[in-house]
Amino acid sequence: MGISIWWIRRDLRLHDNAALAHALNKSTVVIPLFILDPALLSTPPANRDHFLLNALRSLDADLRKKGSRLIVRNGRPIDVFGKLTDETGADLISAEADFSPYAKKRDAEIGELFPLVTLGGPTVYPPQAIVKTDGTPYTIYTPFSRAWKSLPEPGQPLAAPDCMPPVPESLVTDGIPASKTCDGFPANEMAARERLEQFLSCAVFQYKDTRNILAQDGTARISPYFKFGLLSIHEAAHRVFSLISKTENQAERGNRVTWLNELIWREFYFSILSHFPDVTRESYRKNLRSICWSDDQKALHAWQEGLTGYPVVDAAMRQLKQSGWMHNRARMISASFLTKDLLIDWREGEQWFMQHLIDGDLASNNGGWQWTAGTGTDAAPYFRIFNPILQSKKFDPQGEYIRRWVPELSHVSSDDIHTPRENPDLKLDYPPPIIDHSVGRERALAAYQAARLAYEDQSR
DNA sequence: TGAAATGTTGGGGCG
DNA sequence: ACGCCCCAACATTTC
Repeated sequence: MGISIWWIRRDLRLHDNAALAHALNKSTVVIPLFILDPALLSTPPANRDHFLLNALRSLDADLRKKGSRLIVRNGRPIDVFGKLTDETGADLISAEADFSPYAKKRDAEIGELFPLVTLGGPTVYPPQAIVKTDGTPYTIYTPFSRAWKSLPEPGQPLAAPDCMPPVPESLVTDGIPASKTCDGFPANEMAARERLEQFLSCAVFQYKDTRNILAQDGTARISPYFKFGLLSIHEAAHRVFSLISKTENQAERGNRVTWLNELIWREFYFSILSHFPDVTRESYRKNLRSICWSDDQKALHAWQEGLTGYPVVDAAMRQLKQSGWMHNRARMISASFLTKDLLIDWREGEQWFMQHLIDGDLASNNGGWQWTAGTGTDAAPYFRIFNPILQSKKFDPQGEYIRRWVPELSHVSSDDIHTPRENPDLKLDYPPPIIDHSVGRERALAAYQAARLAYEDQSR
């Protein structure tokens, strides 16, 4: 029995952790290690970095209760392991698998030089497990989800260890940098687990009806916990599966299946990123790669700051900037507005969201943006353009969401709140619409059409 | 996991 | 009673 390093990457939890269980199983000494890898951290720190740092602090506290400690190191993983394996004599590095382009490359390099074992992963099933019979990946969601659901149900989650072997005090050198807290998202494993239970025992019953209502917390608000693995996706899937199989009532069942489908969208985008890593740079659809995007910096800035003159878009963008999170429906509305109404490159939006979302995940974020832009796999058709005013009336009928995030409009009545500028009697400290929707719509249709035609001509 | 434009239908007002 | 028009309501097509 030797010494192992539990290399924590995006599995900041003690429950249902295959990499931790493997390390404990193989070794008498287990060193929990997190590497602050400059390649994965923004300067200045993005909101998700703050969430991560908070979660690390809380993981350290949880580890202390078990008799262990969290070891933190700064630097490139390859350099850190060079020193640390000498220092400790570790003969095993156990880690949760990861499938992002960077993670795959990193782990391949580490695996060449060190005894790295990877297990589990940030998805229920690894991307290579869900492919068509000819071995090629699915690019359409529905058949993907059918294949996903046909796999054996996830089994019982692993328990958290009762206690852990102590870590030599001399290894505790680098500290965890200071970070700000994230409102509404306490960064600890207990909170993550409670949130899942709370949601599955209550809100999920109304999920289908309430998940799109902007002013209501009808969604699980659980994505940051999956992003950093404070909650095991495997355990969550197991919980919802067993609830579905126990549920007789069709409506209740439907609500839970709807939520499960959202988890499968997440799995779908992980699979897409794993099989088509170029989606991070380019539109997936070749015929939409030459769209002539607008480089209107003023418009981009107005969108980022929530000053477009479209109340629902501005509420969404301010929610993002102020709280580090955005309602899913609001993400679609604001993304459609950027890519279609303003005809600004989806990559600008992708980057902005990554900088501000505490749940910012390359796979889901890229997938969502390419879906909205119409450039992705199984994306919304390019001509499906949201009308921000209709979306606003439909999903925030009383304007509660708008008033919450756009205080300048707090005195405006529900009749006027979606289009305040249309009432000339209102005294407003609020900008007029940055663009007329029908004008923006026509411009986007023309630009997308032009790209498609150019592609057809060139490939003929 | 749209929306706009266009087409069709049918009831009612009205000459 | 009848045809005509208007237009809401719904359906289909198109972007």
